[in-house]
Amino acid sequence: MVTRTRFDDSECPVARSVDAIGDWWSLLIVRDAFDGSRRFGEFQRSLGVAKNILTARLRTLVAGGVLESVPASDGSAYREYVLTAKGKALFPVIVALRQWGEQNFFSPGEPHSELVDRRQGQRLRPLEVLSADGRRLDPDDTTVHKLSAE
Amino acid sequence: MVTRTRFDDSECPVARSVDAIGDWWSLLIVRDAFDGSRRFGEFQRSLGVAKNILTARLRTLVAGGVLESVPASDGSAYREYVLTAKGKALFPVIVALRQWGEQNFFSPGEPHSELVDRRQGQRLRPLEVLSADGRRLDPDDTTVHKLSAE
DNA sequence: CGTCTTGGTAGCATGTTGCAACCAGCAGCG
DNA sequence: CGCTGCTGGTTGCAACATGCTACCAAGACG
Repeated sequence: MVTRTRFDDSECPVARSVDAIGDWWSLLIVRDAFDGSRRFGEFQRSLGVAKNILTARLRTLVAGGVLESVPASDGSAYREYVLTAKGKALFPVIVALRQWGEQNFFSPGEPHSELVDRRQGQRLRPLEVLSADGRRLDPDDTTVHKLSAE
Repeated sequence: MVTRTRFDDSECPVARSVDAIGDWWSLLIVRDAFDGSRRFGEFQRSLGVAKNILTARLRTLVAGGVLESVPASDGSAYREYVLTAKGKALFPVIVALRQWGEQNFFSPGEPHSELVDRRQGQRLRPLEVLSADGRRLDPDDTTVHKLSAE
């Protein structure tokens, strides 16, 4: 059983996020959770992942506060896994990955699953990185400010 | 040498993105690339990753079109790894992970590296998921539209 | 040339993944 | 109750990936 941090680059928020999620499977579990999956079996069928791996990932996601294991929902005595507030906050991450994938790995017209606005059924606006005063920023417009102590 | 797709969930853009990046190290390599790293040694020192792993990851990132290996830059005969357009398009993904980490894994006041607007030195605005007509969307406001054929 | 740095490769121990088999606790049914 | 099937796991083992260390070849540099 490991709580060891793999990327001890711990002053970087990206590294901590990556560490908290655990691995790619965990990310896909979170994606499925956004899509409405809640039960062990749903995740398992949707992902095709081995059950022991799924067990371990669900456990670390629960331990990390991303998912929560709640007693029931349809009356049965089984458990369900639902996103916590912290888990829901991963929404922009999933959306960003989705948009990157759509733009780069599908030929125009090739069908793929789409994330749409529930109210209007329309596709989402592409994510934009904005400055504090609302300008659109490219990677080159930003810089990393490393602060150690003080 | 593997081109095998790990997550054959291939109709989902998230799965394809995840597959294209490869693993967490690759993501941190990309993060460092955004921060200005270009040379093998820079990545190696910054990440503390084993050199054979770094070699492999750089190679798959280049093969995947995220990085590009360019001949030089400071006159020496060595190579550098720079982000392609596709790689730069990962910017929102990195920013989203960074913001999630900042909000959830640092106690208030705890120092961490910051990504700032180069012009004004200010922190970025939190990413927002927006509908086509500009409303701010929560996860519950969206739904996944799975299209198979047609 | 001799030496240091850069950018790797090679070999091996160890850790993680994935498959398959097994199993316990409900559920439903007569 | 006893049988059967489904859900949600656990366990063992083989295969693969990771990471460490040592080594190495080709610049750079005087």
